[in-house]
Amino acid sequence: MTDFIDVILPIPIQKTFRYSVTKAEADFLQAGCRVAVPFGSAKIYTALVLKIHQDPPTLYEAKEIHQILDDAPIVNEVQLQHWQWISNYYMCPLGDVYRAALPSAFLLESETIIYKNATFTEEALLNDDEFLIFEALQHQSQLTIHQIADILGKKKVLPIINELINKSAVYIKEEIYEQYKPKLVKYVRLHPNYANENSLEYLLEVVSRAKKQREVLLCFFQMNAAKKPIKSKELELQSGVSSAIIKALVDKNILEFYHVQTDRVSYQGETNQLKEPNEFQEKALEEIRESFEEKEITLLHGITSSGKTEVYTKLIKEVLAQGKQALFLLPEIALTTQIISRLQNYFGNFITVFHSKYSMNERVEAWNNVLENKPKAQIVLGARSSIFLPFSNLGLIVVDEEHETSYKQFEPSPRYNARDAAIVLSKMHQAKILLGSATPSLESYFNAQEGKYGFVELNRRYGEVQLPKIELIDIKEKHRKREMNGHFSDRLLKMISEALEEKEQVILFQNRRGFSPVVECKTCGTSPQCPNCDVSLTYHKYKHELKCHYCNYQRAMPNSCGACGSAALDTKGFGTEQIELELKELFPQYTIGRMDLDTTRGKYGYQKIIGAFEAREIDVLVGTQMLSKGLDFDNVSLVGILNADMMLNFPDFRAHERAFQLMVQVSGRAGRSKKQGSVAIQTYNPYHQILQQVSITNYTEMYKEQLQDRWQYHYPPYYRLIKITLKHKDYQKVDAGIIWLAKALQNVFGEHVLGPSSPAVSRIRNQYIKNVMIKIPPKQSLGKTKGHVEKIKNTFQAVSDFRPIRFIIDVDNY
DNA sequence: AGCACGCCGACT
DNA sequence: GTCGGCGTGCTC
Repeated sequence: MTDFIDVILPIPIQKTFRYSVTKAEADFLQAGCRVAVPFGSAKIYTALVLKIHQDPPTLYEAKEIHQILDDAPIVNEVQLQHWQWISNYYMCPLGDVYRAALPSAFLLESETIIYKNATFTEEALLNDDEFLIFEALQHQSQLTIHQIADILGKKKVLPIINELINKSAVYIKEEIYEQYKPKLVKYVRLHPNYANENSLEYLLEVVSRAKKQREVLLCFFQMNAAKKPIKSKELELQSGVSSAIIKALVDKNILEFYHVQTDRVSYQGETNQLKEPNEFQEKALEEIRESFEEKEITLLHGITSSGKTEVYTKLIKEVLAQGKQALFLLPEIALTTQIISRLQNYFGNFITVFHSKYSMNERVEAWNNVLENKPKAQIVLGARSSIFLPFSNLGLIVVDEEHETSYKQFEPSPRYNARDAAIVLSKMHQAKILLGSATPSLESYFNAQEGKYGFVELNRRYGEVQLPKIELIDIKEKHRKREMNGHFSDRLLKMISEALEEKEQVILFQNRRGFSPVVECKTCGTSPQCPNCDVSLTYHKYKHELKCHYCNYQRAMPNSCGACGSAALDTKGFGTEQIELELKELFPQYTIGRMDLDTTRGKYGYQKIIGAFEAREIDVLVGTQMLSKGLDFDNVSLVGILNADMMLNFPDFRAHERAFQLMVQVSGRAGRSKKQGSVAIQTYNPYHQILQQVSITNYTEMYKEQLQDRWQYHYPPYYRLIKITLKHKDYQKVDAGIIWLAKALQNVFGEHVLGPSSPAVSRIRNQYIKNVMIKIPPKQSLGKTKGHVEKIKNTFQAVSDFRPIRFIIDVDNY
């Protein structure tokens, strides 16, 4: 009698698959275990067991599984439920969630390996290509499909391999590799023969003629006195000999090696006492505790520099004391050494860090530590993907910088928002969740106002530092009066000089990288465009290159116009690079640094620049929005925003909210220690509402006004949004598709369909892009709406002309 | 998603 | 003539 299992596969198919297992396998397996299964003609995938049962499939013959990969579940029931929620809510296949959730090392895929058949001799039977492969196999015992394609310089190699198999010249095997390699540390100890302590003299006698070996032994006994395990590396260092000498002693059976599996990441530093909260933090804590009595979700609105981290740490400590786990979510860019080391300082080895710059092996270790509920996994500090870790016993989730858009994943599917998914996760664990921000998102603030979330405010800066003084500078006026020097007004320059003279540091913000976003011919007015995307190329001066910021296309800056040959090329607009250059000319005696995507490449990119700025090796730091995320510099007294208008004129219903958040966050970098800092905002339009609100950091005012707009124009938090994007390399196809789609949607949702529309950049990497948006009124059922959308999608894809169009659904696309 | 199968244009 | 392009259908 055979049993059956239903599994998820890491492929975007909205289906589970059923395989047959033996009775013994069924008894052994549990939901959440991985099994390797054959899929399609040859592939082997890593599937995840959902259910074990006795129902044979009726319409097909279930295949047998290939192999069991785990002897205990690596995914728990709560996670499976949570994945299911993500899949339903964000309208994506469960397989996508599965793929996103597990560290890639857990998702083994098979690779076809070709071997030579040793008994084959009739080489005459082979044609040229076949012989080439056979030849290659004489030198190399095995080949992959890729290698064969390389050898032959062809793309279609499978028919050739099949023919070789037919002629019994080769055979193939599907190999799966365990990708995770535990890190083993080599230790040395005395060989058991000499375990008795008095053997020192005897041993020294044995090696009396080998001077180096003697030294090593002496050193070893010295170290051994401490009764601690001795690392081979350590012994090497202490005795100052090469590893060969130690090896020699091992060969003589005097010492022996042994290995211990260790974690790649562990905290070595000291742990310190928690900073005592001040009275305001204490009060906020008390209010949060009270709020948690009746509400699972609480929003903490704490102005910049009010010491939210201390509040979080205190709460985390309490949860730990109850024997529960805590998850601390941060936006990716805020996960710098600054905050990590601060928390490690408090919690020492109770913290596991998890973010995208971690290697595959480091992630597997983090996963296993959480799965086994190890002491060091009691607190997880991580970016959005850490909501997928196998928590079994969550007591608290903290979402810091709750408003951050980087919590939303846009590409690839699942297009989830980690803040919202965390709220659902906390419910499933019956845990509490604290959302924190100095500039909460409108949705969260709204939920708090409506009483759906608890609400606590912290509006005193730590150590009574005053909020920075914010000054709006009208550059239209300054231009008229000829008081501009490049992109700097005389006022801003004066402020910079003053700060620098006081030996204070300055941050300048310009939300655009490169030198200038447009190069224009003065004669004919054309500007170089990206060949793959619908954007003009950005000029990067330091490399003398034109670059596309969407597809990374780059080419040398031409000397003359490509259209008319005129040599009069002009640059329009400006980015961080240009500001950096202008500054270097204006302030030659100071060091200018730049922080943007171009200067922070690589694993330690940020660290280097932030470190240099902290060490005050850089006087002025120019950067993009990266600067606004959770960085604390105590010597910055001035923050300058070079052009606020760009952010305000963005065509998005959240542009104003975003601009407010960004500017307030950037401003918050100023004056974090004793002295009051200042902020200068250059703009063509100083009377803009948002700028007025920023200038007095009036969140409530901004909130009220924006909420009004949202109500009037039917946007969140009142209405919900689902965005559908179509992509294809043929413009006609996308256009026809989107028109059909918009009609179909209008038939069901009427006026609540927005579009079709083209995005600001309507072609990226040679794919044309079109959008439609569905607005869901407050009382309309989300489930039913999604059902309709799903149905329309299926009908759409049944039209053969539309099938090749990529169909992307983004729920809550903001 | 990957892969086979089948149909079509364009090269040695 | 075959190679490689891509549309179609299917995967337990």
